[in-house]
Amino acid sequence: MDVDDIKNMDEFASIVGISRPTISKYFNDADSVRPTTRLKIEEALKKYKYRPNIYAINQNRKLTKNIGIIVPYLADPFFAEIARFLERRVLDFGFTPSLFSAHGDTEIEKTILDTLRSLRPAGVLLAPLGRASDKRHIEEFCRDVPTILFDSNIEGIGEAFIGSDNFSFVSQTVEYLSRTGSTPTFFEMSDPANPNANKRRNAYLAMMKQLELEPHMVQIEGSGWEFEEIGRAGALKILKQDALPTDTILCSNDRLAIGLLSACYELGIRVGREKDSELRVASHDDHPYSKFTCPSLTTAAHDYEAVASQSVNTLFKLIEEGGRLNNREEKLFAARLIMRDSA
Amino acid sequence: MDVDDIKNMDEFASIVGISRPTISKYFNDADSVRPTTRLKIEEALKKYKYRPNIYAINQNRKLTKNIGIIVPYLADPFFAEIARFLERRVLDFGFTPSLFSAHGDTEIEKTILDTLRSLRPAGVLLAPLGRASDKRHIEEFCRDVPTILFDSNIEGIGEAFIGSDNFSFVSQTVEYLSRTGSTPTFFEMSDPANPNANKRRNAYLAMMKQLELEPHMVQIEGSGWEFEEIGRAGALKILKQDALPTDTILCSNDRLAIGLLSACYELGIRVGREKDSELRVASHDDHPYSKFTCPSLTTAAHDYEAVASQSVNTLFKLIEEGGRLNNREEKLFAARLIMRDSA
DNA sequence: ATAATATTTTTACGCGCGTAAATTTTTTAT
DNA sequence: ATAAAAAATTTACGCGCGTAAAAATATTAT
Repeated sequence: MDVDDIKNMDEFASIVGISRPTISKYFNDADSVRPTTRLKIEEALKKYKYRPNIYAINQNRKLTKNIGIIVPYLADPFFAEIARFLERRVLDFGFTPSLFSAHGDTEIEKTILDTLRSLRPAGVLLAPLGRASDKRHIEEFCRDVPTILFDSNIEGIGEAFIGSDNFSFVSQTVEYLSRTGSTPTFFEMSDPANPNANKRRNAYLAMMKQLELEPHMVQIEGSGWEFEEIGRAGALKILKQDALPTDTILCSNDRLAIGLLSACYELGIRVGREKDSELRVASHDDHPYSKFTCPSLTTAAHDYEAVASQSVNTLFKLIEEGGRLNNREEKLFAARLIMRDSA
Repeated sequence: MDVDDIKNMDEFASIVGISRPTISKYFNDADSVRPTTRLKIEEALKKYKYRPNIYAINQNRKLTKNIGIIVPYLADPFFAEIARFLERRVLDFGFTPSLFSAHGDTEIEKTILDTLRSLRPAGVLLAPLGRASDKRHIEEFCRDVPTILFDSNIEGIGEAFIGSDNFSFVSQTVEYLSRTGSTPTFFEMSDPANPNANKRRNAYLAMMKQLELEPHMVQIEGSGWEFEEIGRAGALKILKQDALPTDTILCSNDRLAIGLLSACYELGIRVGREKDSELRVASHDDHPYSKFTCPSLTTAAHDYEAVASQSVNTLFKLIEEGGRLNNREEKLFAARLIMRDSA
C-alpha cells in the first residue's frame, strides 16, 4: 500500500487496527487513550505520517485550537519580539497561533477581527492600535471571542489586560536622571495614538511633582507609526532653534529616541553622560535596536518574557473558565533600568 | 427575527429568498451570479452580516483561498516590511494571507511547512532560512503545494524565484566607493547562513577584478540571526587591533553595518565622506533603520514593491496554471543606490 | 478466578457547505 | 412573439470528522 495515500481517518484507523473514534480521541487528547494504544497509533503515525483534516476537525469541534495574535504594527521590532514570545507560549499549550498586524491602520484592524471571528479561535491576544481603534468593533468582537488585551489598554474591553507599569518605567528614569544631572525634559508626540504615551506623560508629571522639580515638556508634531522619522524631524526643529529647556531629554519611547539621536548626531551635538557631553538622552522600552544607537541608549526595559507568559497563561485560564472572567484583571509589569551610554 | 442568529447558508438563503446553491456560487465568485441577485445578496449581507463557515467551505473545495507567507526572521524589519507588501498584494487578489516566521530556526521552519500543508493553501510564498533550511523537507513540501521562493534562493526548489540582483547591489556600491575614495574592504560574516551573502561576496570579488583593484575581505565570526550584535563585536575586534586594510568598508548587509557603526561611534572613529572622516562605510539592503544610523547609511536599496508584486503575481499565475510552471523562472530586481552620509 | 472498572468498538447521526444533474424560470436574441 | 441562451432552483449526495449511546472487550483489584 502506498505510504502517502491515507485519505482519511477511517483508512488510517483500519491500517493501525484501531477504531476510528479511538483515533479521534487520541488526536483530541493523546493522554485520553490507553498507553499501549497510544503507542500503536504513534508508531503508525511515524510510518504513514497521516494528519487529520483541520477543516473537518474544526467544523465539528465547538472549540478550535487556534489562538489569534494581533499587533498594531509588526514592522516595529518591539512587536515582532513580543509576538515571538507569544507564539512560543501558545505552541507550548498545544495550540496554533495565527499572527496578524494591523499595519497601523484602523480598517485593517477591523478586517482582521472579522477574519479572525470566522476562524472561531479558542482565544485572542490583542494589542490594539489604541486611540485609532474602533472601540465599538473591538467590544463587539470581545463579546463573541475570549480576548485578552496586552501592551495597550482600552478601559473595560477584553477580559483582562496585561501590560507594563508605565509609572514604574518613568519613575525610574526620572529618578535616575534628576539624581545624576539636570532636570529631564519630557520629549513626546503632541498627539500620541498609544495610550501608554499618555500614561507616561502623566507619570512624568507626577514624578516631577513628587521630586519637587519643575516639569518641562517638548511636544512634537506628527502622526502615524513612523516614530523614528517623527522623532528625528521634531528633534531637528527643536534643536536648531535651541529651544530645549534643560540639557537632559527623556523620550516617551525608544523609537522617538532613535530619531532624536540621529538628529543630534547630524547637528554635532555630543550626547552622553561624560563631562564633555552637551546632552543626556534616556528613554523607555528597551527596543531591540536601542543597544546600537549612537551612543547606546539608556532606557527602561520591558519584561518581554513575563508579559508574554502572563498574557498566554491568563488567556488559557480564561478559555478553561468558558470565556468569562469574574472581574477584569489588569496585570502590570515593572520596568528594569538599563544603563547605557546616552545618559 | 434576531439579526445575528443566522447559523448557516440555508437560513441565510431563505431570508434573502434565493436558493442556497446560488448563494454558494456568489461567495465563490460574486461575478458568477446575475447583477440583480448579487445586489439582493449584498444588501441582505449588510443587514444580517452572515459569513459562511470557513471550515465547511475549505473542507469541500479542492482549492482553498489561503496563501501562506513564510519569512526566516520576522524580528528583522526588512522581512516585516516585505511581508507587509506581500500581504497587501495577496488581499488584492481576494485571498487570505497567513504569515509565519521561522524565527531563524530550522525545526520551526519545518513545523511551519507541516502546519501549512494541512491548511491546504492555494499557494505559498517562502523566503527560506537558506543554508540552515532542511532542503529535503522543503522540496517535499513543494511537490504538494505550489510554492514560490523569494529573497533567498535554493537552486531547483520551488516553481520560481523572485529576489534581488546581488550583483547589481554590489557593483553599484563598489563602483561608487572606489571612484570617490579608497578601495572598499568587504565586511561580512565568515560563515553566512544566507545565500545572498555568498553572492554578494562573489559580486565584490568579480567587481574588484573588473576594476583591476585588489580585493580585501574582513570576515568576522558569529552565527545566528543577531547580525547587529555580530557586526558590532566583529568590528570592535578588528578596529581595536587596527586591522583594516583600507579606510573604506562595504558591509554585506545593513544589519552588520548598524553594528559596525555603533562600534565606530564607541571607539570615537569618525565615519563619513567629509575631509576629517577616518572611515567610510556603505552597505546593502536599505534597511528601515539605515536612515537613522549615525551617520546615516549609504546603501543599495531593494525595490520592495517590485519584489512583492512580482512574487504574488507569479504565484497566482502558477496557481492558475494548476501548480506547475513550464520552466523555473528566476526574476531578479536591480538595486538603487541611496546616498547618505556614511560614504 | 471473579467482580469491578476502564477502555475500545460498533453503530449512527450531524456539522455546513460544495457540487452535480435535471428542471424550471428568466433574460436575451431574432 | 418566439426561440435560444443564461441563470436560478430543486434535489440529493458527499466531504472528513466529532460525538453520543450501547455493546463488547480488556485491565485491574480482590
